[in-house]
Amino acid sequence: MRIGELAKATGAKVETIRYYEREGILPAVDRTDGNYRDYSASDLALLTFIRRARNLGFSMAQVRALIDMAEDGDQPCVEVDGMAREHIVEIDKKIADLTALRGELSRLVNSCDGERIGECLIVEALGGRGR
Amino acid sequence: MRIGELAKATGAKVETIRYYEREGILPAVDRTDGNYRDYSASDLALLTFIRRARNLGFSMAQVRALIDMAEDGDQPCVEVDGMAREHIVEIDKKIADLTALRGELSRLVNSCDGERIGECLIVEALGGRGR
DNA sequence: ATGAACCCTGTAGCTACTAAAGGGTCAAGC
DNA sequence: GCTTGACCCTTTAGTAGCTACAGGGTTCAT
Repeated sequence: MRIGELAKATGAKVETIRYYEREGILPAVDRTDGNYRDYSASDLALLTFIRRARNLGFSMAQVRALIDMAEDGDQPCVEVDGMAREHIVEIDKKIADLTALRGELSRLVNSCDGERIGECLIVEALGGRGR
Repeated sequence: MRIGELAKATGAKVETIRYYEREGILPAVDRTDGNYRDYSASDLALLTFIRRARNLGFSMAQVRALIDMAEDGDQPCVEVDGMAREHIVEIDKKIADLTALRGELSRLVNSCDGERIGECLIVEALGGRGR
């Protein structure tokens, strides 16, 4: 299949697929006579794997590691499990950070009475003169 | 004050301050005889404002807009309030996305029984063959 | 044979910094 | 007066993960 079909099938953009090839996360596949990339079903499976992992928030480096682990089907999957668990910890941290942020912002917005900027508590709080 | 003092006072790195100047978000201040940047109290206030807004997750473009608004103290602060509210909506969306992500990952991790990768449900789910 | 839709390479751009190379300035101490 | 070390300067390139051109070539239907 050509790169456009692969893109449609996986939801990745054509440019992204070429980028993945440059980065070595996807193999450099064979070309047709017209120099078009010619992808197989296993390439489709690999790219699907990559996109799902990326959509789950794994970094490229983590995806590389996951692929390496998955290549060897005889290894215990404890490491994969561990990576996923670590990733959950990271996500929890991000959620906590954002929640704290939301609280601060919400407090700011509630403190604002819609008057002139000169007295706006949001602006004051940002500038560090109030509060 | 010199750039290093300003950096210490605001928590920004020296390189970041120079970057802000290049970007035009901080003014290009006067120099000493030795060509050192010489910052005033109002520069300190502005950079404090910028850092706080950035720490609250506002983008550079949003910070620029906030500064423009704050410059004119006679304007009603409804717009500032609106930006903050919009920002809260964005944050809520991010939190929701991350929470959904966490749920999926957690489901995956719980489905894994620690056996060989060949049968690992995490790897299968990523590859799209299972589930 | 021509046009649209696809593909190719190579390069530059995006966010918001950060780091490093290769220098100049300033104050303290000898 | 000279050295040492901390600070400052500019310019350039790097980070993550793409995305968007520019300037071509290929394929296929009409």
